[in-house]
Amino acid sequence: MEADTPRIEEYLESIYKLQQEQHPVSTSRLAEHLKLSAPSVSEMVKKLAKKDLVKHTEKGVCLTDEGNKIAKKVVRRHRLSERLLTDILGFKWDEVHDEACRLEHAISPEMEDRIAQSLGNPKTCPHGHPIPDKDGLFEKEKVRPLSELKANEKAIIVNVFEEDPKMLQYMACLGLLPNVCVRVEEVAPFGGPLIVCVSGSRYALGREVASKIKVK
Amino acid sequence: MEADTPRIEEYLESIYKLQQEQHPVSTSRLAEHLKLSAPSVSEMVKKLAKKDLVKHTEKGVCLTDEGNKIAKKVVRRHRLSERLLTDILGFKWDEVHDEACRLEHAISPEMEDRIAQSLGNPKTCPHGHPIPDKDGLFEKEKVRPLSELKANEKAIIVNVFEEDPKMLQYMACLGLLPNVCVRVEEVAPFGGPLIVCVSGSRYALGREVASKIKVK
DNA sequence: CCAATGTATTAGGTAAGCCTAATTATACAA
DNA sequence: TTGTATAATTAGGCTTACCTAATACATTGG
Repeated sequence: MEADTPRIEEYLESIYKLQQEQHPVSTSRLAEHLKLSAPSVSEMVKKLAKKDLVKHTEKGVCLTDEGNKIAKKVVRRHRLSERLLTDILGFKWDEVHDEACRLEHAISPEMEDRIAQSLGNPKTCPHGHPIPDKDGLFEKEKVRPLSELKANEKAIIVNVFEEDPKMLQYMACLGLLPNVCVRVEEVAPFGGPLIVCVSGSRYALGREVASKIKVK
Repeated sequence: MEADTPRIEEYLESIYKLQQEQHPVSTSRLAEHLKLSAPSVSEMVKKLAKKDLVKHTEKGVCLTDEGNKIAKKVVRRHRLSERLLTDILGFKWDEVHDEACRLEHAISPEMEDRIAQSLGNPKTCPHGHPIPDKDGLFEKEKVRPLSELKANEKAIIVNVFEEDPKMLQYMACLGLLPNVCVRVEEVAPFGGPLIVCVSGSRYALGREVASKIKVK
């Protein structure tokens, strides 16, 4: 079974991403992420369920195996597109998300293969998220949010759960990029900022931001 | 004014291409090229006319200045996509048309710029057709079909008016590519084949094929 | 346990783009 | 000029994917 339309791909991709936050995805959360009204999403979810791409329980929406397979295919194309944009066309990591959102629906399996090959089968997107292989397989790293580190703990940034260009620019500006080592100097109490040390410089980092940066 | 939808872009691009064959484009020709029914095209043409993107006369459809501008933008993105596919991703010239047809609607102006830049602002697509610059300008070569050459005439292939992969494969196989020199050895009468000499080899070439190869 | 709040769905509607079948307009040959 | 073929449009319908407003369903605090 195939995703009949780009919209279906888009929904499945969103559900896939949101599942990583919390398992059954609520209609409202999905609507928010897709920037659509709740009724529109409700309706589409029903269609997806009829196609056996999602299961719709009282708690929310889950991908079926079939839905998951398609979602991962889309995610693969999205992340390969991002790499194409950064590695070959010279985009910055904060500029690629929206572009990739369109490209992911325009790319044939052949082009997918060619991109992967031209880039040497990259394992992650520019934001550090894994690129599933053709069979949907990838290595899942055990990570925790930077915001959970204690003072004087050191860790390596794995990836960044953030799509907003402004935020990504800010992070890049501080050198908070995948594979970079961070050390937490101090953790202010009451949900206050973290003082972190990145490649020789010291920065105060809000909890909100820090929670989106996953480290190992 | 902008093309509101990918479909509108598609129509304008088709009209643009067909205009090069014969000036006012007929509904039926357009329908055939777009692989749609005549009534669908008829209806859409009315919409395009209302948006002042085409002029609809008794003779057929013509692009307005505005329509032409958008069409050339789409053509630019299409042809840059094709070059990206061949030059960077290693596709063959017969594999890129359909892929580019989808990419052309997914590419932002920024990506367009980046592709052009990464490729060194190429002047033509892999099939030899000019890539309009950002202002829609390009150099139009004076060409004639290979089929009009007389025996013993020599010429250089400029471009190829053909999208069918099978046909393009065939041409590539004979070495009939842009910038290649051909010599006509013999012209069979009554619309018969041409005997042409390409890089040392001699081939019999049907008129049909030869008429799609433009030379200077 | 009931009201207030928040979440989800139903009802009803719109716009874009496509279709087929029927009709009208054009054109050309007998 | 009239009949026939071809080209174009009108009429009427369909699907997808969205919307708002109204309703139903849950949940939780008082």
